[in-house]
Order: sequence, then C-alpha cells, then structure tokens
Amino acid sequence: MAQLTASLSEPRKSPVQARSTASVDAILKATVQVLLKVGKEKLTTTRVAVRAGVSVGTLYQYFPNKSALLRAALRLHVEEILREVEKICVLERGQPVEEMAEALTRAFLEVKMRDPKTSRALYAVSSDVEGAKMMATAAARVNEKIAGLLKSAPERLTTDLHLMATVLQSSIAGVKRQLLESDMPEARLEVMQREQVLMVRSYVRACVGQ
Amino acid sequence: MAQLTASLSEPRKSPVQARSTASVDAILKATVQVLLKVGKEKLTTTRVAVRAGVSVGTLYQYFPNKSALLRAALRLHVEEILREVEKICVLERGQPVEEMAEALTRAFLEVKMRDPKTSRALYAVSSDVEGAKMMATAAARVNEKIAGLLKSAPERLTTDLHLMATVLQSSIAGVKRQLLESDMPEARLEVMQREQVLMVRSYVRACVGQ
DNA sequence: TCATCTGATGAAGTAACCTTCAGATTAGGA
DNA sequence: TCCTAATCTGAAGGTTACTTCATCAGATGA
Repeated sequence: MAQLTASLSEPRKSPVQARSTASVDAILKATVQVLLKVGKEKLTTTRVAVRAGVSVGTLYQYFPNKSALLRAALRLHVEEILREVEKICVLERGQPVEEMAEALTRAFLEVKMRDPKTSRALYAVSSDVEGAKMMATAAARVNEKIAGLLKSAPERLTTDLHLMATVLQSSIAGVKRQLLESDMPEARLEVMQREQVLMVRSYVRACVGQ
Repeated sequence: MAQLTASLSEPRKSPVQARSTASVDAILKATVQVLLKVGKEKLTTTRVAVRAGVSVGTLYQYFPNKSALLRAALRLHVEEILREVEKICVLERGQPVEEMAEALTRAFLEVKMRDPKTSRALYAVSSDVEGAKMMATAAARVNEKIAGLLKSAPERLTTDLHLMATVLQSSIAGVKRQLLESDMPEARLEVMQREQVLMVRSYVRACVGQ
C-alpha cells in the first residue's frame, strides 16, 4: 500500500520509466544552473522547469515544493563531498598523523575547487531549507570517519579523537569557505593551501604525546 | 539640494528629530527580534514594523526596501565585532605572537558567543542581500589589523603577514561557525576553545624563523 | 498662536510566484 | 494492435507580501 507517512521532503513519485528518470536528472541539473545564473533570490520553479526542458507540472510531480527541490540539489553536492572525504579516510589509514592531516586538507580543497561556483551557489542555499540540519548531519558523519582515521595512526594521540577531528574539520572548512567567497587567483590559492597545511601539521604534531 | 545619487542601500531620509531616531532604533532592534522569532523566511516588513511599534509606512521612510533593512541590521552586528577585534589588536601590540594568536581566538569566541542566537540569525541573512560583499569588506579590514598586529611581534616572522593573518582568521572563523551552528553545552565549548588555542599557537610558533 | 516642516499612518495597489489539476501524450506489455 | 498506467502539460487559482501615497498628527520656531 501507499506510504503511511509522506514526508514533505521526499519525492511524490519515484521514477519508474527511463524518461522520468531523465526528467528528474534534468531538473536537478537545471536547479544548479539557474542558481548560478540568477541567484537563489530569483530562482523560481517555473524557471527551473523551463531550463530543464520540462513543464512546471512535471517538476511538481517529483518534488513536493521548491524547498524540497533545493534540498535535493544540495544533498547531491554534499554527498559527493562526503564520498570523497571517506575515500581519503580509507586511503590514509595507518599513515603518520601529519600525512593524514595534509591529505585531508588537500582533499577538501580539491573537491570544493573542482567546481567553486557550484559550491558557492549551493552553500548560499544551505542557510535556508533546513540546509543547516543537513550540513550538520554530514559534518557528523565526516567527523566519525576522521576520528576513525586518526585512531589508526601509528602515533599515540593524547587528545580526544573526536575533538581533534572537529577542530580539524572546522578549521579546514573555514579556510575553504574563505577561498570560495573571495575568488582568488590560482597562484595565491596554492600559497594559501601550503600555509593551511603548515597549520594542520603543526597542530596534529602538538597532539602527539611525547 | 537633494542628493544627486540616491543609493538603494541608503536611508531615504535621515532622522533629524528625536522621535524619528527612536523609530529607526526600534525598527532595527525589531528586525533582529523578528529574525530570531520567526526566521528570515517569514520575516516581513509589516511584521517588523508591528514589532517595532510603528507602521509599515514609517519603516519605508527610513529603509528603501526590505533588503536594505536587513543589510543595516547586519552591518550593526558586523561593526560591533569589528570594533572588538580592533580593540584586541591594540591591546596585544608587542606581545609574543603566541599570545596574540590566543587572544584573538578568545576574543572572537567571546564576541560571537555573547549573543549566539543573534549571530546565527544574522549570518543566515548574510548570504542574501549581498551580505557576502559586506562580510568580505569587514574581513579585509580585520586582516589589515591583524597583519599590523603581527608586525609588532618581537619574534621574527618569516611568513607573509597578510597570508598568516588570513589563515588565522579563516581558521578561527571556521571553528566559531561550527560552534554557532551546533549549539554545544557550555562545558564542551571550553574544551573546544582550548583545542583551538593549541592549534593557532602551534601554527604561529611554526611561523617563527628559527 | 500660527505656519511650516518633520514624522507617522495603514488601506490599497500591484506584482510575483508557488502549486494544482483536468486533460493530452507517450511508453510497455498482452 | 490496443489498453492501461506512467508521464507530461501549462493555464489558472490563490496566496503572500512588498511598497506607495494621500492624509493625519506632532514638533519647532517666529
């Protein structure tokens, strides 16, 4: 039978034929494109639909409202980043902590700078639509992974690992945000990166029990 | 004569009598209160006016539109923080770099945690209304001040001071943001703070030419 | 006291846009 | 081929909220 509880964030209908899957994809892509082109203030469901090459009705067949649409787009982006970070956490298992810290820092930058405009546009959205809640959840998952990674380090770390992970994450995210907001030239970006690496390395070194 | 160029962000009219100054104050206070109570999505100019105890018309006498209103409220908040940081930059002049870094870290936390709800509410706004531009300007000013402060340190710093300042700022801001978004208990907050201090101290120590 | 300027009011105009739904179109299988 | 279910369409309804302006009230100073 039908779902008993129809959440407002879930799609109304799941695509079963190929064409509808294509529609959903197109709509989500269009959402980001419109966001980039006109900004979230002027993003309208109709505009997204047109851009996606479908009608508004179609959009509303898969997304119960505008908010859910934006959330879905944001979720896609966040999950991509999540996967990337988790990949690093597997790769770096057992490495020296300083290596880990550097790898994480570089991975974060790499994934955010892969498509900086999109990142920026979506982060602007995240302060609406309970995006904050979603980001918090994602951050918690990353935190878990990083703490796990740190646990595998050969060094004896005296600090609480989750705490350490949180500080690392937040600090890295802070610098990345700064880089996103002020679109620097490539060159300056690398310098900044190096500096940040110095910071996280210094920090984790200080956390190693002597 | 009248202004030749009436910017959309400037007030239409400057208060000259006492009662109008009171209105403007009330409106700005009300803006923050409404933001806190109902969130920016449901903030309407009428609601703000009612809360301020004036009519919508009065509001529009001093703010050309909703956006300008929000910007003004944000500006007040940002400038308060700015003043606080600049104060620290004066106080810490000539101290050892590690002291400076710690003082900055603590000052940032203190000022943001003085009224966390307001901070959070206003930051949500800053992604609209060109808030980003304003934040960037503020950040640049802070950067200047911090670089100046670092210059006064007794140690010989090999790194470019503006770069160092930027990294410090962003990192500190990142952790603060995290703290704001996840409302932690007081206790955990102090622990986090200590950890962050460790990080910035380690970093600036690493920047000291040996 | 009166004239004049500043300030306040809030109903009404206007615009934008979200969302629906009844009917048209297309795909998949019997 | 034909039937049924899935999908698409987009004009129209309805809501919400921004902003204006004609008018009223209060202050200032001569």
